[in-house]
Amino acid sequence: MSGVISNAPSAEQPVRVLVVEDDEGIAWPLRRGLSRSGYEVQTVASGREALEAGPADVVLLDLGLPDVDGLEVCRRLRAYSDAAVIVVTARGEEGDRVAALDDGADDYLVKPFGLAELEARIRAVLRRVHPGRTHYVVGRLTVDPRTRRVTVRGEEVALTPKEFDILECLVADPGRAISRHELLTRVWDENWYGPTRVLDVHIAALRRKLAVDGLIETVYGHGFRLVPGAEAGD
Amino acid sequence: MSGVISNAPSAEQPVRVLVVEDDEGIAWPLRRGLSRSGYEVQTVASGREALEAGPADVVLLDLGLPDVDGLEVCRRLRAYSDAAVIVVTARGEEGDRVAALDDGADDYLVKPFGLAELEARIRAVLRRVHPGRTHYVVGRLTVDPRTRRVTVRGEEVALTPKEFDILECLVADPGRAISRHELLTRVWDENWYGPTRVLDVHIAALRRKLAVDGLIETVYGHGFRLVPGAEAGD
DNA sequence: AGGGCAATGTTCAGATCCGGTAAGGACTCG
DNA sequence: CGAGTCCTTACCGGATCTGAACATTGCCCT
Repeated sequence: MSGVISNAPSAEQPVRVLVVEDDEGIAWPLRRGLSRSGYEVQTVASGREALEAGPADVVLLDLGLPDVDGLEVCRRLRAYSDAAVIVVTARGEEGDRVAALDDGADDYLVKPFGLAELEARIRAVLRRVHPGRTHYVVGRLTVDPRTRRVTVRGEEVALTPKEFDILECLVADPGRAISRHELLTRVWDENWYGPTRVLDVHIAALRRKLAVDGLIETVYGHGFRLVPGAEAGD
Repeated sequence: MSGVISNAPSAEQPVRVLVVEDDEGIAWPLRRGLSRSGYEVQTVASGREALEAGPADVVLLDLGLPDVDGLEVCRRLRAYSDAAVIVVTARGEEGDRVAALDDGADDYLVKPFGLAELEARIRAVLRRVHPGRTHYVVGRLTVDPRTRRVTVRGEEVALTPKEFDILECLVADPGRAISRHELLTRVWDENWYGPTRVLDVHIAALRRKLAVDGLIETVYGHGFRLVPGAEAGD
């Protein structure tokens, strides 16, 4: 559960999937399967609704819609959204595939298909759409060096620069005992010497702000360690 | 639709395709067809050669290779290259597809397939790998580096050169906390040194002109960040 | 088990750093 | 010459850091 997570749906940043499908017999199992895998699923049954729906990361688009032409939906989505579009349809002629892919679809899947493959294709396109969505996840703590944001139990916690840098050192290698010296040289100056009480002050601030019991452990005589399996008691 | 973005190969920047295929009967027509469409094609017949080949934009990878396992090739390519990988194989079981896609493949095409579809899929993955994006859209803010125009809520906002450059840095990677140093070196001189109040002056001007509450956030002690989900209160 | 000692936790106030803002002057370009 | 742009300086309020003093904890030795 620890380490870098890339593009897997998580509680903090769920991947939003918009299913555009008018056949209940297909939409329902899709919704059910994707939800179980942690995706946040919204289902609509027409092209008009699809274009009015909220923002999504992935759009599963059936081409045989009652109102608007499927390819038209695809083009319009592209005009204002970066969402990945996976066309999911029964029509599998090569001409149809080429037309859809050239109208902005990222992938084209012919029914019937397996849920496992669909999810694998979703992961594949998300790798390209959100290339840098890599942050650290340790239990209910997330640390994103890109945005320099930290959340605990889904809520953002405001950290000062030093606090963030220290936490980043710890979370980059969960469980490893990191020495005081390493922390001081990495967060402060390359060559640090002298009193080190300042580190304890910041560690205390971190513990108070994160408020996760036992998350940051003291390794007596050495340094500190981030505990992957710490509870988040609130 | 904001201009159909064309990733068609051009004479100036030909798209380099690496075909990894040991069956001459397939490799040869592929090479011929892709070359005719303007791609720069290199063909190799083994996994080892594939890993030693020059840089490519797209790799067409047959999984049934004589030496190394195809998926191993895929993983290793991913380790050092951003090239799009399209697996092209005769084995079409769902398990194979999922495995390949999760090992870094961008697409999976089962033989036999048409050249038109292959090229459409190449264009589709290239759209994501080399986003030929002409302008940035973040919420109700648009930034067009080509024309150097900026609009907020549909209305154009006049920015000075420096203001535009700063905004371009921010909008190019929405949400990322960009350090003062990076902004100063990218907008001003490559090696900037000294007081930095000038940056704050321009940031203030940007905030005033864009007039979107919370769009440009200060990351205390670090730099600034453009918030993708900022409201546009008008 | 208990005492000694060093390491760590806590608290807090002063020092320092940082960012927002305003004003003035230099510079460019038409 | 005038408008617009850019840079510098200065000041202020607030956030943050830091060192010190004191309290507590954990280790080790007798």
